[in-house]
Amino acid sequence: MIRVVVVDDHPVVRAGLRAVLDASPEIEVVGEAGDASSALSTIESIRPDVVVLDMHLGTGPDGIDVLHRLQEAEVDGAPQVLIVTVFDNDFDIDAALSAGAAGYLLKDAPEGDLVAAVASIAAGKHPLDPRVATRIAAQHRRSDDLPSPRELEVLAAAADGHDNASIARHLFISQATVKSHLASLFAKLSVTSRTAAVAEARRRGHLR
Amino acid sequence: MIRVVVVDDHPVVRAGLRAVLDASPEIEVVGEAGDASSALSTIESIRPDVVVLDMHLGTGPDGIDVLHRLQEAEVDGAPQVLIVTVFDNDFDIDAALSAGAAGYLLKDAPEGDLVAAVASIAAGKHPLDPRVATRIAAQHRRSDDLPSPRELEVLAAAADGHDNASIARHLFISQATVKSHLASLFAKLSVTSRTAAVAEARRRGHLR
DNA sequence: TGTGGAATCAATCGAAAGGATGATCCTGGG
DNA sequence: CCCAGGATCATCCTTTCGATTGATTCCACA
Repeated sequence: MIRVVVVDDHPVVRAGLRAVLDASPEIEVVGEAGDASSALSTIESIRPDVVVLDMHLGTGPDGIDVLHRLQEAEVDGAPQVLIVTVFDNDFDIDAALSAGAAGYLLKDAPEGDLVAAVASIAAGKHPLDPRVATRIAAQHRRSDDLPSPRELEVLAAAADGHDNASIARHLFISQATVKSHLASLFAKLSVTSRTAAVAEARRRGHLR
Repeated sequence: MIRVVVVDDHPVVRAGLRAVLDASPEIEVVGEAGDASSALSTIESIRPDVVVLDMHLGTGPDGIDVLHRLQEAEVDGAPQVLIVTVFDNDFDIDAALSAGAAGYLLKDAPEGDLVAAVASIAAGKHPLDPRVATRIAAQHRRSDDLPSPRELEVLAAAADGHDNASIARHLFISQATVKSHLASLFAKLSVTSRTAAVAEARRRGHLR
């Protein structure tokens, strides 16, 4: 019997996850939580085999924070974590996988995929949603065109409406450097303006 | 007994809605659909009292399209529609309510709210999520500051990365008019750049 | 019926952004 | 050990943007 805790801020989604998972004879939902702090305490007291974790938990600490805490605290019998989310952007995928998630599933996946993913995680495997796998493959294929972390910092500030001067102050660099990063970004994204860059980066999943 | 059809593109969310609603003695889920076309055929054949409808149905026609079709076709015994969505922006709320939705609930509402909303719709009332009601009230309170439809067209084009010249061509107006609309927007949104305007409009829910 | 707001356009001017080019420093991988 | 690429900065020049001011038309609402 695979003991599972589900974490999602939407009560209806929790009910759905519970219903789908409990319908499987080998899986038992033994707890649930709607926010980060109660998730951590629930996981600590129940010690499930698998945690089904939503990336976005409304206000406050996010699913990714729960994941980080679990990695820090529980060196011993840490549960495996399956991320289930509606977001398929680079940001969240990278964050989740580098934070040690065992699997990543998109929320519109069929019910069977969810059960299969939980089972295969319990079996020590690392299931990825096909679409996520595709995205990662695509990333590696054309990794030359990927914006650097610093470039994305500049772009994020630009996306918040700051001009070059304030971006420069914010990042403790000169305006010339800001322009340099933006020019590099424009080339990588095949655009000619900051606005288009923001739109394109959002489309490609580089920005939230 | 209130007969309900649930429409959502996420199988897990459908399961959750079904579980929550079926747990209520006065409600019976008699059908479900995962996309617009099957939703319409299901509703037509089953003739439920209430349709619980998600706004975003993945690719293809959206929840709002289903709503429009229902309003057009079924003049006689049209079911009441409760919109259940994660989006609380002006766009979707306005579209849903003006398309004749009987109620609007956000997906992170507690389970009890969902049951109560379905029941009150069946009783002929029009339940609105408190946060939605707040937003509408706020809209009416400071309706002076609301961007005009034309201004939002310009802003949407700007958000897509077009410069003033191409926006002008796109909307068949002069660059002067584009600038005029943008200046008016900046004043209404209390910003000083197009980028900040896009960010702020998105924050306020004027843009998707 | 007139008043205000939306939508349209024009001219001008300073500020910001973007393009081009080149330079330095550092780090990691071949 | 060398070299590519990231991060940093500078200068010069052109284009675009934003602010200002002011005008016209049209429609709705009081």
